Amino acid sequence: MTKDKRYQHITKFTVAVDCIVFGFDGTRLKILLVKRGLEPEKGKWSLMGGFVNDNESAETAANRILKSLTGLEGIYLEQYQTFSSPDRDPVQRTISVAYFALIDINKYQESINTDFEAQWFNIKEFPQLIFDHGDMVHLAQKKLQYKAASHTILFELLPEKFTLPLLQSLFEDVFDTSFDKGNFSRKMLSTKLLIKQKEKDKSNSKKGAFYYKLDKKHYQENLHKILKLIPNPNQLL
Amino acid sequence: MTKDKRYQHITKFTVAVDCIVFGFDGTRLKILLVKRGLEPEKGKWSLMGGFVNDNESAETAANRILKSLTGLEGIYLEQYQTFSSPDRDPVQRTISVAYFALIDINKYQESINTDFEAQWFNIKEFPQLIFDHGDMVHLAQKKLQYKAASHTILFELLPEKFTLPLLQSLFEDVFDTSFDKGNFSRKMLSTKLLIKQKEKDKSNSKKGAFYYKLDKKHYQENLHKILKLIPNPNQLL
DNA sequence: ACAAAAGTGTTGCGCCTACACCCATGA
DNA sequence: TCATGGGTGTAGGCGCAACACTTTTGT
Repeated sequence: MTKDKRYQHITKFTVAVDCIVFGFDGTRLKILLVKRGLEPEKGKWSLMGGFVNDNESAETAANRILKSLTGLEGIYLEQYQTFSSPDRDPVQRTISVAYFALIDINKYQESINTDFEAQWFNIKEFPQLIFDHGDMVHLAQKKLQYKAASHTILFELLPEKFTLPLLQSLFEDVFDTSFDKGNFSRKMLSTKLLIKQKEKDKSNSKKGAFYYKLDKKHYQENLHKILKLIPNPNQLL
Repeated sequence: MTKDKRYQHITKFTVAVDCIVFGFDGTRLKILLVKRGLEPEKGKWSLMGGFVNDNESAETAANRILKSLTGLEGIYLEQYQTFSSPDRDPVQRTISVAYFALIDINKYQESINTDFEAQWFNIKEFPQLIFDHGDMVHLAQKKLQYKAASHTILFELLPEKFTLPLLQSLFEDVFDTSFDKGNFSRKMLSTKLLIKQKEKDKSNSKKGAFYYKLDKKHYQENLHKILKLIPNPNQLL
């Protein structure tokens, strides 16, 4: 029963990649869904996905697929689970490697590919999806919370310049809670990851809130570190 | 470029499952490796693995494979990454879904299947492995640390009755550090997960250390919760 | 009696939360 | 000048790490 004996008569499977693309519109955490163009399940919403080609890894396939949809390269991408239930795709047995992606929704707007009839949905109110894509989204949301509770990945969702109140509203929506603004501000600034800009955003208040940029260098160096960004990370996962 | 158009001419792949089986012998964290019986790479060490069959999920396959090796069912199993580099298996393009498993090394001793020439190795000193199995082990170790820093999964490695000093030495080996025994004891007991037994283990000291059992009910209820078990979880992952 | 490991007590520091307060500015 | 959101200051408490101390018992 070692591998070699069985190389001859083993089943082969089609292998797909599905991407949960997260974005943030300034108020709500969103996911990007596409409309299926063909049967079966024509007209229904699904995740952006595709098949893994002959000479590429799942990671490469995911990047290729995301580029074809958004025009963007170098997107933050994290493999989080492989779905392999025998009956998950009724047309053909398919194994799917699921990724979640974090993109700046504004960059996406510029380079959108209209072929896919893509649309943003609030993570809390997305429509019914084909196959097991609904499960994939729910798990992706949990994994995002889990990782973001201790790593600084949520910056990937923000534009180059952003204010602390905007950052806070992002965290509040991702974790479905609210934070004390003073404590939130101090905690974020203590990471030394933010560089204060001269300009303010006055669209939300008379006083205006300072813009910040990410300290890219410091950010890259600290990606692997774990910070206590969330007060009570219990009950995540 | 939607899925359906391409259902016809997509490549299929063999899909494997590979298991990193962790055990704890009372002193060191170990992994279980098997000796390859056939070419290529005959005689080299590898992870326990096998192919996913027609009508089973990767999870089912992993459980089946682990049972064939250890005789055990209901083993703690966690999918942590899928490896899909095109050239990872030189014989045939194969995608592998990797799992790590946690077992009580004593239970294993009772029911070992000798067909596989399996052997335990210290996690820090395992031999060269075939394909990308070395990478798989390193990543599994990181994921184990990451998860165990906040979840109570390491109990899966212990026998039914265990002492606090034994538990501590397990944590110390997993995280490659040392803990203050007083603080460690308090932290563990504060979880309310341990039930003190009447007997002591006197093999390591004159005074003897009390045995504890897991409060299974409380344990199951709290599996999803996150505790701060490790003082400085920085630099994990 | 003493050595050696198990287990308990205690203290002080640091962080974090809660909440009060000040600031800037458009209307 | 007042309303509104941005931002700062601070006090209390809790948790945790460090380390001293007590307990137990085989030799």
